[in-house]
Amino acid sequence: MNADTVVERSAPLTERGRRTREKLLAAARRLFEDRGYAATRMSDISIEAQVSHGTVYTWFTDKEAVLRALVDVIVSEAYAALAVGDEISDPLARMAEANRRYLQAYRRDGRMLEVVEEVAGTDPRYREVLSGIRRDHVARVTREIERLQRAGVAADDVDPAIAASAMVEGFGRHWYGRGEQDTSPHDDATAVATLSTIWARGLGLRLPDGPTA
Amino acid sequence: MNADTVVERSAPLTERGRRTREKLLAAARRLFEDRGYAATRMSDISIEAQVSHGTVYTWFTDKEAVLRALVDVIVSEAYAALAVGDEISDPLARMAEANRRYLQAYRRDGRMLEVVEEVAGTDPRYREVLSGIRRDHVARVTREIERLQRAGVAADDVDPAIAASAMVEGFGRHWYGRGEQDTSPHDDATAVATLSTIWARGLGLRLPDGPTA
Amino acid sequence: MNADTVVERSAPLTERGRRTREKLLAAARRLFEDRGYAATRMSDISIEAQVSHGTVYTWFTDKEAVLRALVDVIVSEAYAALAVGDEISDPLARMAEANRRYLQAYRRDGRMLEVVEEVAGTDPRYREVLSGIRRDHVARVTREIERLQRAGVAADDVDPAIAASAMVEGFGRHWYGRGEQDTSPHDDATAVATLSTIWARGLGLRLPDGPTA
Amino acid sequence: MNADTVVERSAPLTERGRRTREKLLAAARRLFEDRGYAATRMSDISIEAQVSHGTVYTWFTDKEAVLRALVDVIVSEAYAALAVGDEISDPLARMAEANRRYLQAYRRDGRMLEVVEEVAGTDPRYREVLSGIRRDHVARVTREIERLQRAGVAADDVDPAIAASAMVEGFGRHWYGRGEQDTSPHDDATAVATLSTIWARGLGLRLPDGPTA
DNA sequence: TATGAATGAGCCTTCATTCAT
DNA sequence: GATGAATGAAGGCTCATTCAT
Repeated sequence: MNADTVVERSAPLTERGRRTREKLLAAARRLFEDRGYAATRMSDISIEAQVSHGTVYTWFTDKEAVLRALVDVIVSEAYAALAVGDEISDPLARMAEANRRYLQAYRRDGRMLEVVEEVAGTDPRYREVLSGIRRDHVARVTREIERLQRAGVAADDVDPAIAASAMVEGFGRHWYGRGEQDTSPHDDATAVATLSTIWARGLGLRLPDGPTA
Repeated sequence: MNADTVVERSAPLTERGRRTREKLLAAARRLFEDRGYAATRMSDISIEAQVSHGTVYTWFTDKEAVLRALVDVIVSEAYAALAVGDEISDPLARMAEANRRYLQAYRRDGRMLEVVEEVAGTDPRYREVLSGIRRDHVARVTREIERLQRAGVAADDVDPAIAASAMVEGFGRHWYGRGEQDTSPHDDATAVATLSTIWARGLGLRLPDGPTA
Repeated sequence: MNADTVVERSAPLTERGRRTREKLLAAARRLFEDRGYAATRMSDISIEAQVSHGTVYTWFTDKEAVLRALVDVIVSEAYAALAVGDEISDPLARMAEANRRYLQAYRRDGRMLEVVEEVAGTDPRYREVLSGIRRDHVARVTREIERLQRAGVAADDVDPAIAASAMVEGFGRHWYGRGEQDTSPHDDATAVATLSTIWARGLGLRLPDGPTA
Repeated sequence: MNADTVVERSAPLTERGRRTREKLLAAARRLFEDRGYAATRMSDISIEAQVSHGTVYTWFTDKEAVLRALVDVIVSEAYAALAVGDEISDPLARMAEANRRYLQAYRRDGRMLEVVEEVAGTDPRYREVLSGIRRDHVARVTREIERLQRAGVAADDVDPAIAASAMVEGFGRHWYGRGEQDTSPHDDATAVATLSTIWARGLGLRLPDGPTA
């Protein structure tokens, strides 16, 4: 979200300015989360932050710049939060930790991500933000699965990328989401088979020739 | 989406009227899917349908009525499509069939569901539409899992509701989505544990003392 | 002023629409001439034309489009009006005719040209409009002078381009400019006669019974 | 421009204050000339002068006061510069000198005069400023012509006022107007000579070796 | 004096909806 | 039924001016 062409207002030079900017961001986030982006008026933000109408424009060039500032924070938080370090080595523990963080991130930023999705419907730049987060996370999980397979711990009849995709966010959503279609490397049949296997196993089904038999 | 208080325009009386209404719906769906709800103007719809601006209002009371008509179709389709009949008895086959239908439904209506989500950001009625679809589907999957457990086919250390939730749509998304929080019947720790178990098994991890050993 | 990139509203399809558009243009011209471009609000135009606020935007994309439409008319009128045909052959008569037309054009469009100049201060496209008109007219006068010189009628120690430049402007501008009219002590005929005499002599025309004979 | 009712900020009391005020005036002139009055923001002026936004108001009550200060300088300069003293007695030489000064004044202040014209479109007080300069200059030229006629040097069938009017404007305006400079194919001396010749002849001066001799 | 921030009136523009034909 | 035009509430943004430090 830091296109070079975007001109931002300069940063506050005084403590008072910094506080006002923060108040505005907090107010905007509250309102965006509550009513969504489009339904939030600039004047709502100024009222919620208890400043005058024009003051919003002292710190942000336009409405979108407010969102951009919020998204920048969320994105960098997300990237930081989702990386599981090497201090945990046990595979199951790593997975548990990843799950824990994922839920945590969702609790904190889930609503804002929905807001981003709202805007992404119109603005491809935000589509890219979401794709980026997801792509990054899927790649991370994919690598993790591959590692497990190489170590002989995980069954190797599972496609790492599909499994990762399914785990990250329900698969279907992005598999057929706008703009992802073309880059999806797998056909439906493979997807269905892979998902079915994962879920069957996940439920601990005692299948005749399953790897857990 | 059929609140009794909503007054709809009368159904088309002539063949010509029916065709116009269909053209408008098709045009609206195309545009909603392409640009989202808010970004689609009533005049865009009329242009896309090659009728005059005023004609949209001959068939729909307002913009939301256009969406409502589209959503009604999608919802009933979804409910119909996702119910797996009794003709398939093998558990794995049933699951594969359910997955197949789920992906199929997403392919057909995924973009429109995103549009509904966009509107749901402002209008609780559409929030309810989405919750309804999801709730219905999760309930179905939950019942299925419970049945497997009762039959001794599925491991019974898995919470059917959480598992179903995880399977339906990536879990995190709706677990912490707006308005769902209060009704979530489980705490985080349980959720993390359940998900971790499912996924570990799903990948076929050979755990020393796992429940499938 | 017809940059290809500029998207105009489509032309009115009904008589009523045509009339409204005309009313708006007339109202806008009156106001622009009276208060200038910047000082005229879009709402002023709608009020002056006795239509609602939004109706201005039914016929013009934005405020500048209103000006553009007016300027287009003026420019084409100017180009048409200033060309003296071949039906007049006597040099002095031609010059008198050119002066007459020039003054006439100024009386009709002088105030609007000042408005264009106001906008030209900010927008180079209008700078170009003015330069274009002037350049065209100077070129025409220059050619006329050169013809006279070649015919041995005009003194050839006069630079045709400079002379033309000096002759084109001057006079008309303030003669019919805003607020000067009332204090102008002379009628048109006198003005034309005087200018013609001055310029004829300035070019060194050897007139049969001129005061210098 | 020195209406007694206008309350101006007090004159700078310190050397530092004087310098700030000068910097602001210089900056304002640069910007006005470059973009015009309306398009120049008070904040632009402060930035160009490298002071804080509020400082402009330390020295000028409002935006118009900045323009007024600049105009006052230009006007007094103009009145001073255009008066040809008695030290030149030869008619042609006087006229050449007047032309020279006129062009010179235009080179220095032409752009600012255009800016004044921009404002004059809205504010009659500036209309009066321009009229004043012009009226004064025309009166001067008129007197000069009348003197020549009384002396029997100039033809007396020329209306002095009209002739003066025609002579004052014209040329200079575009010769040194924005953006024309580079394309002007002639140097000042040639321009002056040509104009002088034209006008001398136009007045019917009986020059020793003129074409009318 | 100078500074950086805050203020708010004012204006342009959009677009769902209504209307006359 | 369909059409093209008219309506007007609503909201984003600008910028001259004021204020507290």
